[in-house]
Amino acid sequence: MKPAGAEATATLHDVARAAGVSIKTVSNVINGYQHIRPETRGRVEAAIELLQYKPNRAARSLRSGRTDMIGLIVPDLRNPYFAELADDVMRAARELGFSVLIEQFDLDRESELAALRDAHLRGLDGILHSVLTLEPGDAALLERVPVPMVLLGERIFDSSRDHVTMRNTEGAEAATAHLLGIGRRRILALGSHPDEEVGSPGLRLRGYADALAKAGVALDDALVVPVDLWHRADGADAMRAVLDAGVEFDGVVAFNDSLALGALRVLLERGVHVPDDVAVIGFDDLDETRYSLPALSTIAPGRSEIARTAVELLVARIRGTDDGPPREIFTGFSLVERESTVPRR
Amino acid sequence: MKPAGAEATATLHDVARAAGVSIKTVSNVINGYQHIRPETRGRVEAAIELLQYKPNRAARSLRSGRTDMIGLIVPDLRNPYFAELADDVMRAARELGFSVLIEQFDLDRESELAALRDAHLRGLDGILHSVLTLEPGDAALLERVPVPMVLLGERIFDSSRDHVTMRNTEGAEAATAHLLGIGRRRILALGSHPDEEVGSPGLRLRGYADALAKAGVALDDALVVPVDLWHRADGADAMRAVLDAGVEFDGVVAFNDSLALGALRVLLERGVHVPDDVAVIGFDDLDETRYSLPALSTIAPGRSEIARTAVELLVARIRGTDDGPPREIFTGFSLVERESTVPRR
DNA sequence: CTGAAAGCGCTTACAG
DNA sequence: CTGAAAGCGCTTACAG
Repeated sequence: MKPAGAEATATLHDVARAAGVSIKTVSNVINGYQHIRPETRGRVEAAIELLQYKPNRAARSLRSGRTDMIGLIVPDLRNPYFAELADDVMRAARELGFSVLIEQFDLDRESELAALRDAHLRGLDGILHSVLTLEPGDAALLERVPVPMVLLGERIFDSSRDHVTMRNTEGAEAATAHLLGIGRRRILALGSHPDEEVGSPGLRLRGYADALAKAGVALDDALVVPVDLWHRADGADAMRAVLDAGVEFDGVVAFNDSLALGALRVLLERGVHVPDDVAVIGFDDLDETRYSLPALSTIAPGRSEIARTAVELLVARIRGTDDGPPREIFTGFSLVERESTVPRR
Repeated sequence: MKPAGAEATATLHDVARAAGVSIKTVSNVINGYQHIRPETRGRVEAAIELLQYKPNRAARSLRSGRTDMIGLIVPDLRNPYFAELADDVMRAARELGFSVLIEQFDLDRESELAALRDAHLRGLDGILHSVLTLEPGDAALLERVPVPMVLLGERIFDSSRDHVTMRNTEGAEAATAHLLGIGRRRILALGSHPDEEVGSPGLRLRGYADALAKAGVALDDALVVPVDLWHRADGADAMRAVLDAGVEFDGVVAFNDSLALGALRVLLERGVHVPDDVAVIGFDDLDETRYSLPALSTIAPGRSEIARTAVELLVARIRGTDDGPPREIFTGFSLVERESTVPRR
């Protein structure tokens, strides 16, 4: 029995018969092989058009071992950072002829490992994985993934895998130095993860500390505010707690934009003027930061550059045009100055 | 030559040999066929585990004609509405054993048509298409798509395709009635598309007009504000223009949340108090509306219900468990009352 | 420049 | 309950 829906579909054989050539010749035309007589090519193309022939992807994949599909493993798309990243990845992939299969995971470790485990069962040519909870001990697991893989996000361990990330420490340092530069001295670091040094919270905290040290400002532990999840509600809650505790501060370096936006909301609610009383800077350059009140200054991590670089590297691995040792690529960042750090007085 | 990467991969034959059975029996075990002797099943499972056998998806697809993959065609994921929809669709699909291949299109017609044309070339079992610019004249094109398809979004034409949508007109009517209920009489309708009646702008404008009519309030054309794109910046621009023109109003029904959030920003910037001076309500219930200042009242379209309903219908079409006539399903909505419509005075 | 043929790894009637 | 065999629609050495 033919599979359902296959009744009307023309195959390579049908085209070959209609054009009076062998299926090899049809295949050559489809795949852009050079040395074909123009007249033959014309006959084949006419037959393809006539029969509305579309190559069967499953057959092509089975034979060639390739699917022209890459996986993107990310935490949930409700988080605008990852939605924007997914957009950038899909655009970059499309230019290189690849589709993107997105696999979400929840914020726990188990779910991230499960996504990784499942992904390569889906018949993908390669995987982009935006690392969240993986730890140094997981390096062995990563090496077992049987397809090319590029890790996105923080350099959380030495692994034999390719890695594309931004300079987190330098970014946080620049953000902090920016606030110091407009005269702020009691700057909150919003979003630390105590005891976690390898991920972006630890790297960004280090940048914060570095900037203070260079400016000769002592680090006050009361100003380092741990926030577990980096969603807007968490930033709002943390800011409320800080204000209720009576902590004095005149600046905020939030470790991502969502935290900053949540904090911003609470500051306005409590009548604290931003940026005059408290200057606020975030991290990520979400589309949305341009439209908050006030518009949020932030560190732009070059997300589309990260996406493009990562996709190009992955495709080079898939095609075998790059078989060098694992690469670790750092992308540039920039400080975007908006209203939240430009005091009027 | 074997395809690259296939060297170490065990096949059905390897498993069958290791378990001392035929490949048919292995296939039966994998696909959960009932009548297998427990002992045989045990031997096969042990061999699968031993050889780390993973079924080859391309081969399975080629033979069965199914890919267990559905396509989701949406405008860009930078728009939080579609990012949240994609999240919901992926969760619903996963529960039914399907992966989701997302295809974005830009906001123009050509791009939407191209996405639709390409999607079914990707070897998908079915397609969810979130309609944006398609017109009644495109019905014929839609009918030519050779796989099951469910349309999401507005009922913009009668087609022979399945359709899942919310009650746009009733939603906008409820939003408008809510503002009338708190005593507002000069209510802006933000986001109309003049001369376009079949899409959500037209349906929502009708709901606005219906509510006014029921309350005996005359519709003032000066209060109907056309906005082409429904992004935050467009809402901000439109609100600035309205204020600059000196239009008097005490309420805003924005046709989506992004427009509302952009308008909100400008109102606050200009010192207009929300909700005391102007009450604002949006449409979509984006995650973000809970955290704006003030928190935004909105119409919740039941996005996860839409996603689940659409995925279930599509899967029923794919599996042939539903071969009835095209369905048109309307999902429920609810009005979420937050700070932007609860005046303090 | 083109053809005939093998085979990618499965699922599925068909037999027994 | 299990086996032997055909065949899904391509791509790719191999020949000529």
